[in-house]
Amino acid sequence: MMVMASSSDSETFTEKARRAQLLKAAIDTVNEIGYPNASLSAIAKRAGAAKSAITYYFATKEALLLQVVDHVFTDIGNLQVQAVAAHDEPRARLRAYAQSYLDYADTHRAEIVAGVEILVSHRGADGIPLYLTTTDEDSALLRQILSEGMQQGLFRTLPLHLAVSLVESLLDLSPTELQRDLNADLTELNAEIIRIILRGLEPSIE
Amino acid sequence: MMVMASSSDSETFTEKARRAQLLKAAIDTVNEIGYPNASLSAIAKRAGAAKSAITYYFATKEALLLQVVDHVFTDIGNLQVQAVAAHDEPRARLRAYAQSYLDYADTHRAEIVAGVEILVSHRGADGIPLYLTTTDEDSALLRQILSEGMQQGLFRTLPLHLAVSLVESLLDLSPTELQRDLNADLTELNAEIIRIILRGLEPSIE
DNA sequence: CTAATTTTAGTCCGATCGTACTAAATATGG
DNA sequence: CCATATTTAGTACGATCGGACTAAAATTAG
Repeated sequence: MMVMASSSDSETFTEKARRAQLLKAAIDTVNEIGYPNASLSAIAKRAGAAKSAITYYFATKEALLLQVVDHVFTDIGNLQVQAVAAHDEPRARLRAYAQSYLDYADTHRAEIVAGVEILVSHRGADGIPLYLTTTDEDSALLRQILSEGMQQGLFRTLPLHLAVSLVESLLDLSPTELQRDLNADLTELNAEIIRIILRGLEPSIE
Repeated sequence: MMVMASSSDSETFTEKARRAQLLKAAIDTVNEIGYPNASLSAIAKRAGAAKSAITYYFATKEALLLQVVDHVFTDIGNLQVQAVAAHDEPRARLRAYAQSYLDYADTHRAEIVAGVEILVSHRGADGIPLYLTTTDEDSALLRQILSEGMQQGLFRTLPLHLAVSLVESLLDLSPTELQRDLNADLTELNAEIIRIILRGLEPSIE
């Protein structure tokens, strides 16, 4: 049980370090053997800890994996908000949105691969896929950029949910490539992804 | 044990029907509860058969799932070869290539979702992802279309493997949408996918 | 109709799953 | 330093996994 607030510093330190270590072990395990094979035992072994260490800090295995997803996409979302805010023009904002995502993928390879794989593969007890529980809030920034660009005639007009899907799926190309080869060079690929996104949204020639 | 060839008709009939039934049960199970949860018991229950029926017709669970992948992508490949052969011009050939894939996705929803999910999620005993064992032969047709188009100046020049990845990932958008909602209307989406593919490969304006 | 073969359902097996539990070890606070 | 709380490793448990096995049922061939 937690003690008084004054002593929470040290235990918070220990607890945070342990949680981070276990999160990292989960990420590395999913990367190496894949989500379906990432058992508690495998994760614990990689962390150099006992299985009970995981259940002590995380209520269930599911909670641990969802924490990975939350951690990864919260980080990305923050980077995107910051990057987009530096621009006014919709095309520049969209470019910043995509670039920050692809930069994160390039610099946090294990995280993005594990995050995407868990997000795609995990299903709740009811069998409902995890990504179905995604809220509209998650894509709010992208939708705002796209709809603003369409209103200004900078992007061609197409159903917003389609534009969102197209952009997101093109961005996921980078994590997919990393899934094949964690050491892949993403330079050219990321540049092409951005090029295709912007080109695909250009207004039609009249 | 198999008897002489003259009688192989009837037993081949029974065996083929059973195999098809089990393949369909595997596909439906992966669709409903996802690859990680698709156990032999779950597949057998859905087929209305005993577990042993599966191991009788398929050496292992893995063999059954690989058979699903093989069946789906062999079918698609045949459709694509046929569709592409009807055209000479690279852009028309690329359009036919994409259209036949998307048509298959639209008309064989459970198959494409299960095929893609198994292909992406399955790992061999050594932990090696299934799609890493993909041969160059699988994308030979697409690469031929793209390189021919580039030579003729109809597509802009970019590394072939990048162009292949971009096209394939855009085509996978349709199965991904079906994974979210098996009853989704793909009409608009599929049209946009083809539009983005062709637009993204247009030569740059000089 | 009978003998041989194919196919079936059901049982059993060792292994591993996620997690609950226990008790020792460690760290903390007064 | 002692009492208290936190964290640890290790064990145990019921459930389920993929697969081996068996014997009855169904089908086929002569």
